[in-house]
Amino acid sequence: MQERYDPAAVERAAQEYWEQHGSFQAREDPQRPKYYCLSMFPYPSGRLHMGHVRNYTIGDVLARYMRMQGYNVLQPMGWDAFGLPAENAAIANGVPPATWTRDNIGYMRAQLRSLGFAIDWQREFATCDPSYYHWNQWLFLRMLERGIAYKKTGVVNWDPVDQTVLANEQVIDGRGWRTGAPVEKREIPMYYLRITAYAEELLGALNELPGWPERVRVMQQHWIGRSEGVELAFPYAEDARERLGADGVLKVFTTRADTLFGVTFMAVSAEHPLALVAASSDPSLAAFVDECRRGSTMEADIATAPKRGMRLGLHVRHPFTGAAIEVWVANYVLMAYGEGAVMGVPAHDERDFEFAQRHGIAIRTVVKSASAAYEHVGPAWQPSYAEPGVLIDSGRFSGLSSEAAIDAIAMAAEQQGLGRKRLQWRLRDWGISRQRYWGCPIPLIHCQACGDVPVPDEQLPVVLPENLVPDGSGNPLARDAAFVAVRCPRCGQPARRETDTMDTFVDSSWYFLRFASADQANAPVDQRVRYWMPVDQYIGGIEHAILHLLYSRFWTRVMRDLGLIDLSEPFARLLTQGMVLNHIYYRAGAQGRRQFVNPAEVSPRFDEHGVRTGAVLLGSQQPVDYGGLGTMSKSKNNGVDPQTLVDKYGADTARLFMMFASPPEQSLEWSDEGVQGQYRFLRRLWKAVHEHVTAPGGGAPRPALQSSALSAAARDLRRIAHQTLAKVGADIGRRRTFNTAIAAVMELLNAVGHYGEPEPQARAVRQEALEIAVLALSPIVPHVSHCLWFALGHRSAVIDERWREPDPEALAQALVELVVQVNGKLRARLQLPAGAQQQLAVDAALADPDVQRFIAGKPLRRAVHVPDKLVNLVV
RNA sequence: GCGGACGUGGCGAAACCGGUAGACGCAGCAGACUUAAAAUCUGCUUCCUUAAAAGGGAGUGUGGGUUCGAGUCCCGCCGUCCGCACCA
Repeated sequence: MQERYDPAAVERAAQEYWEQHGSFQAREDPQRPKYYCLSMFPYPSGRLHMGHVRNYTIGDVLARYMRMQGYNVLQPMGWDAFGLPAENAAIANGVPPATWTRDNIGYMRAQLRSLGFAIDWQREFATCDPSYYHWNQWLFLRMLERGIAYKKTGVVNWDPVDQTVLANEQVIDGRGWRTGAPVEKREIPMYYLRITAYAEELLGALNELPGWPERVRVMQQHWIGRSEGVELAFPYAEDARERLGADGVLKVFTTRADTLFGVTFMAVSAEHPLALVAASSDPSLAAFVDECRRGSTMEADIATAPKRGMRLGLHVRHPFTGAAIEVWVANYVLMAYGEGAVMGVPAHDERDFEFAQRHGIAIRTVVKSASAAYEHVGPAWQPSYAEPGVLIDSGRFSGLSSEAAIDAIAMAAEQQGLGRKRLQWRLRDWGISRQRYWGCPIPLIHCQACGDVPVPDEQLPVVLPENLVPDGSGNPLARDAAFVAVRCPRCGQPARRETDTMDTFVDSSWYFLRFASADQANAPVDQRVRYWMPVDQYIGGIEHAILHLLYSRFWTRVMRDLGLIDLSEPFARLLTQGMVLNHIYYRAGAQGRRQFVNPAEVSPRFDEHGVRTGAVLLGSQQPVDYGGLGTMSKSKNNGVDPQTLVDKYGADTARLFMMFASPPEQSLEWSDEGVQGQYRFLRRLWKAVHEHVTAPGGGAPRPALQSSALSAAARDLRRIAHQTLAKVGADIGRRRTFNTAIAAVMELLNAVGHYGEPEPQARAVRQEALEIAVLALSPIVPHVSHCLWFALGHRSAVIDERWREPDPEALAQALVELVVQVNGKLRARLQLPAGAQQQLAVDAALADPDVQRFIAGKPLRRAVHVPDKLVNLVV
């Protein structure tokens, strides 16, 4: 055994062993329980970042631990390889996205291997492989057949300079992020997936996901957004009938039908047909409608914008009283929710109140608080009353509670054919068309005679040409004659291939299923998914709480309904890991713009309390300002390249630091000193084993332990070792608190260091303690554990070792420490035999001189005894 | 605005079911080794009181409450972070 810990040599040796023995290959084995451990696959952006290292280390620790528990573990890896950054890199460097992407995959794969993750690389694939996206296309066509996929014209962000659609995130202050050109809203035909058909199921099943974090479930619940309410129809008055047709009605959706008699205006969205008709003959109205439609896309702005509006010059009639009600167009009404129109009840809705105030519209109170705390909306400054209560001034419904009134009004409206109860969802159908090159082609052909014709299955996949280089203007696919020109599969005439590609979220919506049968060439999945699915533990960033995780739940159900699989929920347990943070330093640059300085280039400065105040540049000693902690990012220049960490300290130190610095769900603060501390620990562990095996007699075979004849110190060390085993098992397996698991092993190693008994069995006791330390750490620092395990005299690798159960005999304690409190304050500690009865414990406590001092002769009123733990004497 | 989470030493954190607050690590201080430094090892390290020790007191954002006992449970307030954001 080497005397010095040499991470590079250790890691090379361990990785070679795993490689030669095919240690990570997962094979279906119905005789053994399976464990599918999956970390979200990466986008091949170039190099791994710390977030990746954290994500994959968490997964790897769990995978290796469960393997030691006897599970047949699958931990695969793939690449979310389609997407915009590849196109941007292509524009910048003139390289085809395919080349850039595959180069990045090669580099990042090597990085993942160097970190020693127990990944079954035989199942690897990238979503840009035709053998994968073939099945995106095939599944899309099945959805089209069933009406789950459909075509509709929808509104998108359009950059007029680049001639392309922009994602919402690429629109900054209403302008394209690359061109700076004002973004237009365009109506473009797109393909949609009917996720709303699954809304009820997706919502209800959230309750059956106890292994998911509460907050992710709450976020999805809110996103799906189920509302129970009433759809009401307001018949057109004469002016509207003249312009729009005799039998027309204005429909609205409301959750507060009980406030129907408080309606004093109607408001429609700027995209509502009524607004468009009215605007067609009124230039000022047309200008307003246009302004609203072009309005800011920033969500926060929308919420705080003043409630503006204009009269349409049209009226509708109240369904019950027949009174004429003026129709307005208002900027706060959303076309995409409900009917794109609302009934305005200023007395009982904050937004309607604000609007009415601004435009001098009447406010009519029709609900009062049942507790009579609220009487009346009188003066203009009084806010609206939005709570349920008892109806007043509401015709035959007066006196009813809000709840009863909603039912009664819905029923009455239904009898007149002017309404019904219904559900409204916030969730919208998922538009998957992207006017982008680097994505999965949508398998359709547009024929003048036959219309939109699906590509026949036997012609799949529609292969994306990989040699195109986008130049930033539009989709190069659309200009690629070889791709576009095609014959109609139905009539054989020249036709045009669809050049839109699929949203990359499609690619990631079922990749976890494909891992179970990655080599299946004739179907998207096969019988093997029955064995591996569901994913037992999924690990990834909270940023995917809604989109990716909701789409995957939807897609899994679609595949279920297509008869391909027989499960609904893909991820049994979900762990959302926290962000990786680092300090931010900057200098004031030109025009007050901050120039961010990488923390590696500065030496921090602290005040007398040790609080970080700033720093100086390493070379020039010039001062830089401190900007607090923030997520590692390019823009703040506070990233740390994992590769430099691995090169300097090795993969095990990188893994150990990531797991030790904080529990996995919390954010993790980067610390160079912390990394060194973990490196120090591994060196100490190495040294402890080295000293043990090179000590006199250390070369002998592994010593056997006779537990019957041990000194007190030896029994203490044994107890600590077995307690550590129990604690680490619970912390990794149940609590997922890797930081406390590591701390426990550190305590054990400290105890080994302090154990210096010269007794005959010392070597056996120390051997056992070190074995437990190495075994317990092996999921976290697998390389160093691999070598130390052999060094401790084992002939088989630690990776194939089973987790050990703590020895009850070692855990048993003859004497326990009992804490004595007087009036709840700690006053003494006693050594008592384990299992002492209350009487014995209290008597012992009362006999203690320290305790007597605090009782000071006062009568004992009560004694609380917690066996083997504590006595509290109340005087 | 609505919803959720959180608030513990100089710092990251621990305390799992209401029972010893601060495990473990970082930083710091002292000592050993060394010509010296680094590395390593040993010890100390919440605050106040004290020359020091012993001893005592205080202490988990803040004010109350429940309890023999509260970092943990309940109520109010302050603050931080995250998510959603005109969803009728």
